[in-house]
Amino acid sequence: MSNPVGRVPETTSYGSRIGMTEDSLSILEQSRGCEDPWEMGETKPNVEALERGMPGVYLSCFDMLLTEDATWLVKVSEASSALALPMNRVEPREEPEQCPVIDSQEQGISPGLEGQEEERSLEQVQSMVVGEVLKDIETACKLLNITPDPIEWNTGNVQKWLLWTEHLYRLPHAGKAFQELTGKDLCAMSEEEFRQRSPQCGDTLHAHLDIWKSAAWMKERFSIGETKTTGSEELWSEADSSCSGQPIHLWQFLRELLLKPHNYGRCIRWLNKEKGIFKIEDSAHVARLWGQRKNRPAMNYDKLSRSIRQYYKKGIIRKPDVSQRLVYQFVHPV
DNA sequence: AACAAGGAGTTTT
DNA sequence: AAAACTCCTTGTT
Repeated sequence: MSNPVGRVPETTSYGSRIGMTEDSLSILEQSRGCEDPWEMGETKPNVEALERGMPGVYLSCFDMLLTEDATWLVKVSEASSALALPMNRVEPREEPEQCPVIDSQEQGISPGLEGQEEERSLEQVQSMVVGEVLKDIETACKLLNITPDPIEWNTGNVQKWLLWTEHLYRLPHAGKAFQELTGKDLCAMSEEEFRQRSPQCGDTLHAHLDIWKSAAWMKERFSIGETKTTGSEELWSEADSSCSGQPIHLWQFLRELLLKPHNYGRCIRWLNKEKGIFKIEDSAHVARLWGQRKNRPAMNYDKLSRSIRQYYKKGIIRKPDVSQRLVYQFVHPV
């Protein structure tokens, strides 16, 4: 009944959207319904567990981090649970929260709101896991002198990556089976094709390539999406209304969510950021978040949307020219 | 059933 | 007093 994540959208509409490959679409069906094994009491991810390759842990979490399209990972979670894969080998871990993405609404926590707390620690876990993965990839790229995006690899890069991955996870050598393949070729290959070339570890390699692919995808999406020239710091400070004394307004809150697609991309996202058009993907979830923020347990989308409608005549939010369900538009986009 | 648009009274800050 | 909250009616997708 009670699921630890607090939100497992049953919607099947994910995926028929933006840049999904056919492959990832085909995997989509299996993507939902993986349990979330984190214990929410903890604020830190259990790195040891990750390193020992606790089945399913790492990737089902990773899956939640991605906004919508990157469903390759789910497939991966099966593959990787089969053979315990260690993560984070590359360097000692001593960095608790360097990730700017984490969360910024720590100001107005009224005690007694476990749900809120829960939601936040989940975000932190998510952000940290993603941060770790991205960092590991970055490190590997530096060492190997290759780009993070597999699609750009030439045959030499592919061989380097193979060697690296084999070494990292103590796999038998399979480089030969993948000779003369470019990164592009590699990315186009199914898990089955991987297995054909390397029966022993094709699935593992395919799984790891998927991680790289999703990392590259996220990187690209988040960097063009919101970081124009800014690094990433004042992005939050400006957008974060938790530090500005007065009670937060609904439109501000919505903006906050929209600025953190890695945390909330599943329940609210931009359709057109320039025009300020956004879509609420999971109305119940957004309403719950709003209720938590305002300490209104009885909040629902019916009431939330009524408040949004009050913005119509105030000229803060309106319906877009072509009215669509659950789609609104900021009158003054930033 | 879920969303949309508003009216109208109440509550919170 | 402003801004939401709440409840409700009517109409649409």
